[in-house]
Amino acid sequence: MLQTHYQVTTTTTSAHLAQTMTLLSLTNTDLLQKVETELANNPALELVEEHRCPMCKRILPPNRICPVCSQPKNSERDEAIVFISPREDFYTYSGEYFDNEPEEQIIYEGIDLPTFVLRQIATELDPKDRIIVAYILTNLDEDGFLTINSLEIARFHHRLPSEIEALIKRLQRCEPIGVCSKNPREALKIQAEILSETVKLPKLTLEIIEKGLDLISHHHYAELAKQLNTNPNQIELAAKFITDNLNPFPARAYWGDVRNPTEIDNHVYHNPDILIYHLNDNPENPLVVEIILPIRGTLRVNPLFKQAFKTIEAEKAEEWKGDLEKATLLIKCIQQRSNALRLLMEKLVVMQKQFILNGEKSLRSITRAEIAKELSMHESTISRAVSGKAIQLPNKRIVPMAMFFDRSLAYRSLVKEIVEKEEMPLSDNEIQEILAQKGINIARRTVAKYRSMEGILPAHLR
DNA sequence: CTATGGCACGGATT
DNA sequence: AATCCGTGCCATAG
Repeated sequence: MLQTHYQVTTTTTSAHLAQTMTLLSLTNTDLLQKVETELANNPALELVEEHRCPMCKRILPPNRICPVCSQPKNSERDEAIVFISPREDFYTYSGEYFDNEPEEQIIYEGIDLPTFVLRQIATELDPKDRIIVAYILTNLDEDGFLTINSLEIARFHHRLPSEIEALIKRLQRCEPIGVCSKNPREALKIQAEILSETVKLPKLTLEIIEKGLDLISHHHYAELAKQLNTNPNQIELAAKFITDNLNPFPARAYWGDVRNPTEIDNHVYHNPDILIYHLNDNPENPLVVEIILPIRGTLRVNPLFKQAFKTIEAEKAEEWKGDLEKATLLIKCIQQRSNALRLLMEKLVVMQKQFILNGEKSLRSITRAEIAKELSMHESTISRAVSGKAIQLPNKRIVPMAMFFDRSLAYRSLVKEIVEKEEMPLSDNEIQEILAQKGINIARRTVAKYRSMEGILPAHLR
């Protein structure tokens, strides 16, 4: 008797642990998907009606007030406000909410990329074009690239290819700029064109995008310079402009090393899982850390199902019991995931506050193990929580959460700064000496590595 | 001869 | 156990 009881408890807890683990490592995009399939398949699970904060329109759990809007004005607290925020539109490219009344018959659940784009131009479109635009938008891949060509669309809708092209052109000018392009090159081109209407592009920018993307991504500036009959400096200038201002994957978050997009690993990250910003975007205000929960409303076990379960006949009871357990388990695990993320972020904002405010130079090198120790969690828990997640910083840059644990980033940006300020091209050895004067002792070989990681040419080519 | 990049090794981190 | 990272050694280009 005692033994069976023991058996049962251990199996349930280990299942519980296993699921918490897997949920923890999921990004919001994946979690959303998981929850949606569970909702569809499990009658015991229920999504209760949403409660919106009247101020900011965030969806809140029932009977809760919005932690951000309700924050007292006299908040003299130094620490950041960290909270879990159930939001449907976790595609927060600009952080804006759209309150327009829903457009005609095309209704999407929640806000995803297609909806996000559609709402920008729906009102100014000819009604007969809306269907086509919606059709185009449903054929985007995860990076916002078009997976079908304009001819197919034209044939499908009995329209002229040129009309379709024109529509696509208009779509490409929507946020995220360059969406609906065929490939990174086209996306870059659009972005460059739009930018050129307000700023002056470096010479050859368009030519490089057209012909030299491969070479640029491998830093073969000299070779490209030869092809285009110019000098490497010109190329480098343009390359810097491209990497600083343009994004080859418009619908994807900035990720790792933009310069070698081919090497971005298989997980595709688009949306920030966590937002960090100043309250009301005023730098005077305290930091707010918003851990986004991509669920529209609150998940709970359906009380009707629970009631019905008591009166059900024995043969179905087995199946129902399973559903019931699965539902409670999922809810618990999601709570645990949120909780772990919250604890982690509370520590992380304090430790990396300087980095969040002042940029890469001020990144403290901390390890996941240290945090794990402080929170008395297992290292692997932290690892899972960090891996694959994206964070939006106050400057609107979306970076991998792993960046908070990058040991060399601070040094790398120092190297970059030194090179930018140099009068004569400094050799790696000289850079190493400058760093040594600042109390940073790293090997010459390492300086070289950092330099190339930052995409900076060797001294004799500068 | 100097500056730099490739390779590989060992220790740290995950 | 697997992976990442800093570093030393050596070849090569300039």
